[in-house]
Amino acid sequence: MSAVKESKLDEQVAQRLDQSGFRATPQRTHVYKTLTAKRDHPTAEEVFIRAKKEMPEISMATVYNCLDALVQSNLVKLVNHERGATRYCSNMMEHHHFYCDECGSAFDIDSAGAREPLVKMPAGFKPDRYEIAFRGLCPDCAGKKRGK
Amino acid sequence: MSAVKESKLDEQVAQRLDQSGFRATPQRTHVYKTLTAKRDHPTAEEVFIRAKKEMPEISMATVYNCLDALVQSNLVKLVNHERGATRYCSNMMEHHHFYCDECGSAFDIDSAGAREPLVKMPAGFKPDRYEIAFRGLCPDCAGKKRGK
DNA sequence: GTTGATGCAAAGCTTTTGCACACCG
DNA sequence: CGGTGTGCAAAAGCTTTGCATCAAC
Repeated sequence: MSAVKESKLDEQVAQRLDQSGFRATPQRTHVYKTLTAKRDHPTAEEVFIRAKKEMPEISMATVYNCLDALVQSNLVKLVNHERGATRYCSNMMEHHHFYCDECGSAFDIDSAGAREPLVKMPAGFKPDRYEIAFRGLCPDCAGKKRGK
Repeated sequence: MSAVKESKLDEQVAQRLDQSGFRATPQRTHVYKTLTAKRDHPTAEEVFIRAKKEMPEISMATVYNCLDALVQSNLVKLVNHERGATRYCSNMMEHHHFYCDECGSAFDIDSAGAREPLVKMPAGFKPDRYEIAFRGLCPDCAGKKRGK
């Protein structure tokens, strides 16, 4: 990763935050980077732990504040699919999620080339985006079940 | 329960619970009925409050236990879309959800006659169901925004 | 200076757990 | 009996809030 690319990313994040009425603080961009560094779906606490490695003075309250700001700026999505702490996802590319019934893991499913879902919307609703949650067995668990 | 004739619904619920290895207790069927009585997406606490009206001795822990059993028996779905308490939905007919960005309400969107979503699943995943979450403005909020 | 953000600690809300008792098989 | 479920209370987990301080506009 080059310094040039990084600053470009920073700029974009800053711009998005600004557009939504938030200041682009070091904490906010750092939380965003923490989230993008790994393609998983961490809880606020996991983000906090990771973020602290590079920014030891950051607090939990700030992580929540940052995540809120990032979600409202459409830089990060909530991905709750079961009880327990809210999870966050920084992959804003068009994609969906697959939740394994067996192990509970969440996977990103690319939606490139997918057809728009055809669902009749009742009058008056103005949808501007959608996300599909698939459920079933992930490759690992499907293998284990078959193996038995 | 008693030997008195149970309703057809009760029987079906009992059967589903049994199939999943749960006993069909009065609390479980009552929580299920409480949930089906109104077509909304209450939190566990809201379910508790409603359930207590007819069954004053029921406890919060039991409501959680019942909801768990119902979810595992596929009689009830979790519908989390924002931070805060988990919400539950007993409408298991094929349908999707619409979440309003403005007021945060969740609406059921009928999916009758909808086309299967066409998304390329990576090798090995065995999906058996899916749900689409739409986001945007509900009729009320869309109206107010236009009005301004 | 005014407003917004941070860090800390405390409070608040949501969910789970341990335990004694009751019930079903 | 043995195991499951319930109700209660306490604990644990997750998130928000109040406040003093600091930084940005």
